[in-house]
Amino acid sequence: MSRAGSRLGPPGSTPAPRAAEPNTLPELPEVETVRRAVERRLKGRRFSGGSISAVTFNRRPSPGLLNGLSGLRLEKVLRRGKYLIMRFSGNRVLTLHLGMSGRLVFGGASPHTRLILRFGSETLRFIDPRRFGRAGCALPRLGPEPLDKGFNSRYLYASLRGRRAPIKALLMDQRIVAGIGNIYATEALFEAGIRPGRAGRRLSRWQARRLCASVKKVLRAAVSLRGATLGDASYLDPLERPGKAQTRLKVYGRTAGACGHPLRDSRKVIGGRRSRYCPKCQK
DNA sequence: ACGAGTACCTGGCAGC
DNA sequence: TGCTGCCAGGTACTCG
Repeated sequence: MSRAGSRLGPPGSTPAPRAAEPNTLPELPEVETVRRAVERRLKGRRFSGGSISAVTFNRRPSPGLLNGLSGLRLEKVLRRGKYLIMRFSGNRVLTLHLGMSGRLVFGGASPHTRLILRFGSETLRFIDPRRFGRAGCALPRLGPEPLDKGFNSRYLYASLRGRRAPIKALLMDQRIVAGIGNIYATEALFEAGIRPGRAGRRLSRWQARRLCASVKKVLRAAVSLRGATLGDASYLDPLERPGKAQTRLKVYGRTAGACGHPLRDSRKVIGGRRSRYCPKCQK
């Protein structure tokens, strides 16, 4: 299957790129916003029961996932990359990944509810129409947090050494750095003036330093604006409020960059995804 | 180990 | 208006 096939015909016969409504999906800033909301509302409360719906995630959680949680106190809500970690007394944890369309919502109701967690009078629902989300009790191996000191230009440069894959695919590789997806990889590469298709090993030390700084800058700004919400099937926080970071996006979901130049979609699909960049500003 | 390709899923859209 | 089929995305899998 060639997704690009329909757009590679001769000019004139090529249909205009479909202006698919861009959506913002949960990446680090969105998950962090969810984390704060959940912790604020539920920290210290005791788990009083929950259920996994019959039609659940694409990757079914273990049926016993919630066994033994009843009566345990939610001590902390943590985030690692795009994963949310609910830590209970007795060293029990519940890990959640929102996937593409996953939302955690207080109260409410939805035909796409996959998981319900009750804390006394409070109810937290995991709603996920596309069923790409998941729930478990462990995390995969993940790279450093991009906002931690462990993610620095030296580390990034070393991680890219010898890698022929496009830099954008490497930025979105959760084992290299955790929490970056299509939106913030696109934004960080624009900010750093680097084309998404450039091979990882072709970045200079200076470019790695610039990219590292751009990643931090873009993510910090998005966290402070409580994530990005563009389009309908987009991210909302647990109180179903949109974020404001979309107002700062310079490339993602736009036809002209914040630089004023028309943007281009890379001919090659990177990491299975199409990629947009400014051919004038990104080298 | 690495890189490319693909399955998973469904709302929303273009094109007929 | 209604139908069909494409497309988006993150992760985990396979294959070479």
